[in-house]
Amino acid sequence: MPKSKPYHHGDLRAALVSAARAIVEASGPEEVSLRGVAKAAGVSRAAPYHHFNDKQALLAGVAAEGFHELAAMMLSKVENTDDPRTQLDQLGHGYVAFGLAHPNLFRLMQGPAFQVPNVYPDLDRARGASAAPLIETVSACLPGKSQTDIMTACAAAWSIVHGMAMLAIDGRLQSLITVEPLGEAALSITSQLNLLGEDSAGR
Amino acid sequence: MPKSKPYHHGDLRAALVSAARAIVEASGPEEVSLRGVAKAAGVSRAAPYHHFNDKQALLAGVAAEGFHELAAMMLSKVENTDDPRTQLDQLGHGYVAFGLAHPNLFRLMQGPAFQVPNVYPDLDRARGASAAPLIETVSACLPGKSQTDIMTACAAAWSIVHGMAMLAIDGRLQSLITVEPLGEAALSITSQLNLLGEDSAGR
DNA sequence: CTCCATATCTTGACATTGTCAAGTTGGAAA
DNA sequence: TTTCCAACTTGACAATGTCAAGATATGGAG
Repeated sequence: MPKSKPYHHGDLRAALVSAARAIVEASGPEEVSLRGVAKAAGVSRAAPYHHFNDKQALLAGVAAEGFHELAAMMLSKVENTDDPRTQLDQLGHGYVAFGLAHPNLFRLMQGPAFQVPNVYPDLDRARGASAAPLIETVSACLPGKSQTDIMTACAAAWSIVHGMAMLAIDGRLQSLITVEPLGEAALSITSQLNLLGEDSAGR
Repeated sequence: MPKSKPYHHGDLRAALVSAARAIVEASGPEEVSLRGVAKAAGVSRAAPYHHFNDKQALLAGVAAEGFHELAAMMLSKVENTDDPRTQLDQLGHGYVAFGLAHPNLFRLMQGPAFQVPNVYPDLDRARGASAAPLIETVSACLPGKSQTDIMTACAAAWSIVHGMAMLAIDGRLQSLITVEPLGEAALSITSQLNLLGEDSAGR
């Protein structure tokens, strides 16, 4: 349901999000100024305030768009197999790949301001949609396990791909491993988990 | 080597870092304004520019202090044992505990601007000092392994604790697991790694 | 078709902030 | 004591987020 027909501009709300995203991706979230976005969209300073409560709300719109695309990227990688284990790898792969493909957008999405629930409902939905596949797939990986174990595994899997994405984006893994430049994480979740886990059976 | 004797103020440089850190920890990095820091230190707007090139440099000083304390926190947890495996757990424990104990400071330290090398030498040293124990301990955990394997394990271990710290700080793990409120991560690295790794021997 | 209510957009204005330039001050070295 | 320079101050400016008041056009009511 389109909440309002275009009046003067064609669809200013979308144009503002698009312009803001372009600046985010090109120069990082800090470089976004409401005035700059407005100018890029061809409108005047205060125009955005008729579509967003403030600058944060506009950026939240950009972040929500990012989460939708993150979910799409992850799901697209899962379609090729039915093995939950492989699917989990692919989900993580997609997570890191998205981060490396859109580092500045990813950083914006992970900003602390956008993790607080019940502030931007659209953002909440998009964020939730990007997390749902993980829980489902981990559950499929651990049949018969307790809910606690499953949730713990979710936390571990999410943590490792999240940390890897963040560290890789900032180039902090370069001295340790080589991560393919454009979205190809060199490590899969399970191989990472095995490497340290394989000889610790006695613990 | 104290680079300069105090002139008018007692030791303005330290006072500024301290004041800035207080604001960071209390309200987050975004709330730091040079003018506010200067006022808190009892000096005038432009005074900080005689000790720091710009606002970023001041925040880099705060971040460097944070990395030193992060290293100290991690190392303090390692003194009790000689088992490399346990030490690795404890290092990760310290990493997450520091993040949860100083969330806003930790966020500042992990900001993208402070990961670029050769901009703030003090920061580089502090950051490096906080990373060194990890590499050493992982090496001790995997005797006889190739350098590549060791570095890969470092990346995996770092990724998981970094991701967990970041996610936990933002409260994003709360729906999955319970992390003790003040610095007690509920999960150890190896237990996390084992959980998913234990039944994947065939892969 | 006319007219009005309302969403849309604009201009003017203000406080906050980072930063620089020019001036002051005070301690230390000569 | 005199001189010098680091430490600090005040004045100023541009950029920015945001609000208030006005202008405008669009879609519907009559």
